[in-house]
Amino acid sequence: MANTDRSPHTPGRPRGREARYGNRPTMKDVAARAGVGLKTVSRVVNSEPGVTPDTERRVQEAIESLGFRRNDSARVLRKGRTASIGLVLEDLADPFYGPLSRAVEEVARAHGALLINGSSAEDPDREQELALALCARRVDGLIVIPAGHDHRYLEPEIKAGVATVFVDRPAGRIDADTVLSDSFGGARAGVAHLIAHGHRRIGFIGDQPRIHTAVERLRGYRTAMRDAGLTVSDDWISLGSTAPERVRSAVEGMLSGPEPVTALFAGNNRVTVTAVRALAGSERRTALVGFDDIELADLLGITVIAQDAAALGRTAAEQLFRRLDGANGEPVRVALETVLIPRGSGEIRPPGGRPDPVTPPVR
Amino acid sequence: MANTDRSPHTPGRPRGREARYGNRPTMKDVAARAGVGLKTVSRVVNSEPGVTPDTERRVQEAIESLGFRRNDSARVLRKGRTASIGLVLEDLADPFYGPLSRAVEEVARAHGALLINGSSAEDPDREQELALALCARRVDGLIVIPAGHDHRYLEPEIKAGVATVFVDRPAGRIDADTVLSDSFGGARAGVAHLIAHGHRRIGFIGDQPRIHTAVERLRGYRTAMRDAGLTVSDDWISLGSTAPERVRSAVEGMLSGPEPVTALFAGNNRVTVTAVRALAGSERRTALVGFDDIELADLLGITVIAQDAAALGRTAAEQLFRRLDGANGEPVRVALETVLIPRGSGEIRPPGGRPDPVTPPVR
DNA sequence: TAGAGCCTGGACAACGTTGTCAGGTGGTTG
DNA sequence: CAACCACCTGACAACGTTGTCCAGGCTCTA
Repeated sequence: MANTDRSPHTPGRPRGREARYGNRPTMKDVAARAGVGLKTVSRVVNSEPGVTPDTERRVQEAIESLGFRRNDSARVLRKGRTASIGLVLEDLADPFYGPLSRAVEEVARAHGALLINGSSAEDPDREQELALALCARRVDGLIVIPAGHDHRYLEPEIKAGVATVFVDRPAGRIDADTVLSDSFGGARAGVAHLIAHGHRRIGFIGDQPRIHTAVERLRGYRTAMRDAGLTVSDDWISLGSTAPERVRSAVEGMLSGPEPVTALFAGNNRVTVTAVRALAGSERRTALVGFDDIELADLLGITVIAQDAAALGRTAAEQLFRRLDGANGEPVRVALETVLIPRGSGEIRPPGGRPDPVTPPVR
Repeated sequence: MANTDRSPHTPGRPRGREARYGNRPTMKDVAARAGVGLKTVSRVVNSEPGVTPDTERRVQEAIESLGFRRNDSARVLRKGRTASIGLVLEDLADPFYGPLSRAVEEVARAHGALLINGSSAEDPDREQELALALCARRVDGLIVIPAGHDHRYLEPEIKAGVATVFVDRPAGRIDADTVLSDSFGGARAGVAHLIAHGHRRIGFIGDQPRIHTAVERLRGYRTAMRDAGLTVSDDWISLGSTAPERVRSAVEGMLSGPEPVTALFAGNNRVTVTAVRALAGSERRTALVGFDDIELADLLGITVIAQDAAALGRTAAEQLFRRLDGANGEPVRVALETVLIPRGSGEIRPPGGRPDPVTPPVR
């Protein structure tokens, strides 16, 4: 009868090794096999000094024959850093976010960190759920493309040391590092470009008004129109979902009616694509400038306001790691320039319009 | 003189709380604050039964006032499952992989798991480094789009219980679940389509020959040509990098020379894009069919062999979770159908070619 | 040859959580 | 009134790793 003097609260029989990680060897197993102490294995695995070449060889052999791989979960628990960062974006399938995510990944890789992405699908609840799940995993930092407008839920996390950077849209109700494109300036320049080519009735089709960039771009549109002394009709403005049906009917609405527009400004890449399709079916040649560059837009001759998605991601990630490396100061706000790329569609003149005397301003 | 009876190996003074996770409260802190035991907090956090409403309320209050969030690293260590899966792909910025990744994410989400992606940049070493890093994080499963041809390095991991599925390209030297598109069949159908429209001299421009899909598509091309009784000249085939310069010069080479091709088959989306650009500058109308659909290809009238990237990702992820749910049996191999979408560029007839008597086969 | 110093290796606790078991309380039943 | 039961709560160990400290063997010097 062994084990008479068990401690008062003996746990049940320990679960067999087979229940965990499908029976993975641990450092203890490696140590036993190599005939050394546990800590020596740890030293070898982490390339720490103080191990004789001979011992190291024995340990390496044991590692290989057992197929050991360090359990980073345990390591994280002990060290307090996970070497991973989280990225919450809208939709990884959107060609705008792919390059952004990739740029973040490259910076993370340079800092030895892995990237966990999640798509919010433009749903604030899902954004919060994702961001908090990443915090529970103890990511070292968080890059968020906001879907919602209230990020106070992140305050405890930030206070607890999770570096946080917002990209593409500003944070709501908290003060934090932010990297944006100049939506306002870009849209203003694009609309001014159309005006310079003789257009007076210009339509604006944008994303939902709860999205910051949509509002900013609309503001750019209004400013350009006002600067040119043009009055804007409500019929020329349409904000809402970027679903193809919605955009298509908006385009058709603006082109019919008593006072049809002669040019369109598309608020983002989704809108541009659908607008181009809608216009392709029309016999009238309508001018178009779109926000965001699109692949093959060069061949289709679509004039765009290009923003650099990769630069957004890279800049945000660099700021994040600056914080992780100890930079603490006031929140930083960066706005990246946009570039107008004339390719033809934005240089179409209105019906009956005469050639313009001045060269259009191209930024 | 306190602490006379310290244990023999007294560790140094414990690091202050501030050094870890930036001073985060733990369940112990919550328990102290709520005046309950540690385990009771755990029960509340995990919604386990057996807690009085009153106790639960006290604990909840303590959680909120402290801003507590469960440390999933510790949880993982204890439970042995991370509820996360890894995806190793080539380049998240490629419009083919964005939707694939997103589809995987959606399936993971439905199973309560997070997704960690990494880009291999088509480098076998980097693929291995990434995959093993993910294994060290103890992801429950791994989806790999192989860059290399030898995946024996994953054997210990798979044996240890990491469910693994290969997508888009088969695994090398190991037997594992695989989800592919029918590259061979798709390419054969595309080339047959060109032949049916009267072409006899057809060029093939593909990716590097070490990539499985590139080879399969070339095989499809050769088979279609042979089936039609056509001899293929070496000058009509070009495999290599998808860098624009390389592809452009391949196109130019095939169109000049004594025996210029009258049609091109482009081996993937990157090649198609560059080929379209190159052909746009030529006055000759050259027929083109591309593998992979591209955004706006409809407007440009590009005939393609479309594969469904999202379906690839979804199918692979579903198979992965089937394994994680206990399915064990022989490795499964799935090949997804491709679809030929005629849009004009593939229906251009060769110079001097007469209308074809038979309807072209469209799959 | 003895003493000092260096190098290597190992024992132990701790990271924050969860599974197991035992103790306590209050109510019901025989 | 005693015995029992159901329910709630908490003590403890364990998950696999790393940081700290000590022990022992070795080399080098005086």
